[in-house]
Amino acid sequence: MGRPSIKAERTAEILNAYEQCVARFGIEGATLERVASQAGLARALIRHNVGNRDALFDALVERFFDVSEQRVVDLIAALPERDRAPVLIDILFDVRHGNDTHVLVAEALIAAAADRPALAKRMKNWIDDFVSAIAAVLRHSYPDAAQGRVTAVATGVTGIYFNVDSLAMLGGMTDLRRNSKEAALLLVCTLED
Amino acid sequence: MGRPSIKAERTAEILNAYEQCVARFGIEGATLERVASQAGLARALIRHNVGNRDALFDALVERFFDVSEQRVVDLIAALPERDRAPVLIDILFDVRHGNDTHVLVAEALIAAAADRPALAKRMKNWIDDFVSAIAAVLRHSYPDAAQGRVTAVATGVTGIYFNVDSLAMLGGMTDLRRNSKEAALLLVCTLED
DNA sequence: TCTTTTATTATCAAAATTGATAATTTACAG
DNA sequence: CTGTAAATTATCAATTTTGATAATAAAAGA
Repeated sequence: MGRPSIKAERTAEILNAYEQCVARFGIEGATLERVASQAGLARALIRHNVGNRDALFDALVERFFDVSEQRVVDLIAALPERDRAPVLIDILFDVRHGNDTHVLVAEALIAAAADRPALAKRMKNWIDDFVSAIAAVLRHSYPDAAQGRVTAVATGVTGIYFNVDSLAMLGGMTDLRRNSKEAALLLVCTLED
Repeated sequence: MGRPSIKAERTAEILNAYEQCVARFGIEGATLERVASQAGLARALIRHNVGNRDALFDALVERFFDVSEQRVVDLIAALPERDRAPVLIDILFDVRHGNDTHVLVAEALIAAAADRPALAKRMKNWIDDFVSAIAAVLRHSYPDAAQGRVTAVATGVTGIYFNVDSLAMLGGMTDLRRNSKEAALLLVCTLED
């Protein structure tokens, strides 16, 4: 009985708006006013649905890791049985990821980790896990390649990918994206020898 | 006559502190209070030496481009006559650049460029110029390589380098730095064919 | 010492941000 | 229609941040 709750949807909307603000203004610059404005909601609704500033931050962090884990799972699942490496690069440097704030949020969290040791450890693991996932895909395509080289290539591909997403906010970065993708492919091809 | 002015030194100190805060908190999160605290000066001295918030931002932007240009000049000047490419990678991924905030400031400026079209254009040019400088070095070492491939490799090296500096704030990223450097070298070696 | 110029400090008001609570409206069940 | 639980709105005080000006202290030269 009573009015149906929409807390789940509202929370998602608020966290989406918060992510946009974090990507644009950073953690400390993402004020509740800006988040409310971005979400098109009254500021009091942020408190009603999520809580205060710290609660909002904590919710963002938890959702970030959940979403990140799911994205990696989906990414791997989208790969074919054969020729996984080039398809991986296709997906990573697809223009559809153009407006994606995930990497920007990650960088904001890394900055905020400066005085949050526990978060710093989680972000380090997050990077390691991502590189490891890329490395696993590469190992599948190049089972004879040396481990050290696979790790290096996976790190390089990850770096190029993160960088593209970092700079994507500028807009009109099609050349950079194309050249980055070509570089990633060249790097992967060094595992063929 | 009169008390000697130290505005130049104070301005440099303030901009240094501002850069640290921008790298950690972003443009909007770098409050005058934080900058003053970081600089160990009274907030009023920021106003006295540089001006208000907008003036501080403008001063940072101008110094950023000046320093950036000089750094590229110094980087090129530090290269030997032969084997420039590997030395370039050595310098780019040297651990001494560990506490360098230059790339972090660049990313903060890119974020702030979202509602500053003129700055967005300058940042795009900044990226292009950096990639072009790397490409020029690579062309010197590999004069027979195809232009498109040189551009791609230069873009990739730049991306890997930017990424390392982005994540360096986490600390203890020696593995990432080493693997990134190895990846950059592998990528450069694809120009040998 | 006196004057001049600048650095530094001391305050103040305005604006922005946050945390919190009360009042009101809305949607559904019975 | 009525009760109820939740959404939404309306306010308020406390804190932070900013912009600005006045007052004071310090360092040089004459």
